[in-house]
Amino acid sequence: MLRMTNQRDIILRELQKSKRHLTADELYDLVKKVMPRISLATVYRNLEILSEAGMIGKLEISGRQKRFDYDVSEHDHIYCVICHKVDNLDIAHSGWKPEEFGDTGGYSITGYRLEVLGICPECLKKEKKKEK
Amino acid sequence: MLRMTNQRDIILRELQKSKRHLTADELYDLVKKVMPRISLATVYRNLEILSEAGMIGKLEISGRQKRFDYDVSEHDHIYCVICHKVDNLDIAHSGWKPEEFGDTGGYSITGYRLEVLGICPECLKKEKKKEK
DNA sequence: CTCCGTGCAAACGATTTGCACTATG
DNA sequence: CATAGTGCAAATCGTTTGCACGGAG
Repeated sequence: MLRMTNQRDIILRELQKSKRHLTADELYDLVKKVMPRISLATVYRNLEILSEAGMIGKLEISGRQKRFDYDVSEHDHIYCVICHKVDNLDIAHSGWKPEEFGDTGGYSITGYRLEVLGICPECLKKEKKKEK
Repeated sequence: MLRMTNQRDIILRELQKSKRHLTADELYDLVKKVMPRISLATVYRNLEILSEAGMIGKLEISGRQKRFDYDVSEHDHIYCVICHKVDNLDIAHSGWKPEEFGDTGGYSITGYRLEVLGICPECLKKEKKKEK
């Protein structure tokens, strides 16, 4: 069963405190400030275990590093194509149920992933500056 | 400008012939049968170039290897959570336009990616056998 | 002939793993 | 005190890159 070790506890707490969607190494940097001798492997291992246990979410954004989500409730994500930041998307994408996908070529549907792509406010600002 | 080399031509042709969503190394194996001395790097380079040129599609399925699409027309994908095969999803997800995502926290929307997850017919069959 | 493209091997970034040690329950 | 978890370094996986050579335009 799940032992609540010091490192596991700190990893979980730091992720929740950040209120962001961090990559393993970003979180590693944060956690090191509290527990300098922790190893990156431990961070990876625990993020995997915590997400398996449903205590955090795992975000597999297309073709990039995994990110981990402090918010376990169901929601989609938007991410910035420039800085790769990820944010929660709160809007309801009005009632998508597996059954609504119609003919799926014999697949049994288990879920879906919606990723909205865009440019975040910060990067929009920077883009405008460049134009000048 | 784009030189049509022998390797480029074969890579493109083999992908189209396969009618599947292949990874670079799957395609490499196919192409090697026709041109044994081709290198994996060349396959990667050309897939990148061909997708840039809009002659094939690039699929960045969450957290996995990239796959390349013989079909350039706009469509979403479904993929098998067991064998990781990817198929086209032809159904219209009725009129999604960037503007319809509502409040996006100041992001300027550039697109979205919809991935439906499921179990493919082949894997469903295998699962049933296991149950016995 | 001029470069773009190639093959090869080495480099790379993200993640995982084998191992001997440590500490939780 | 059993065994899950740790730190470290090395391994792995997918992908990219530097370089000298080769071939398309």
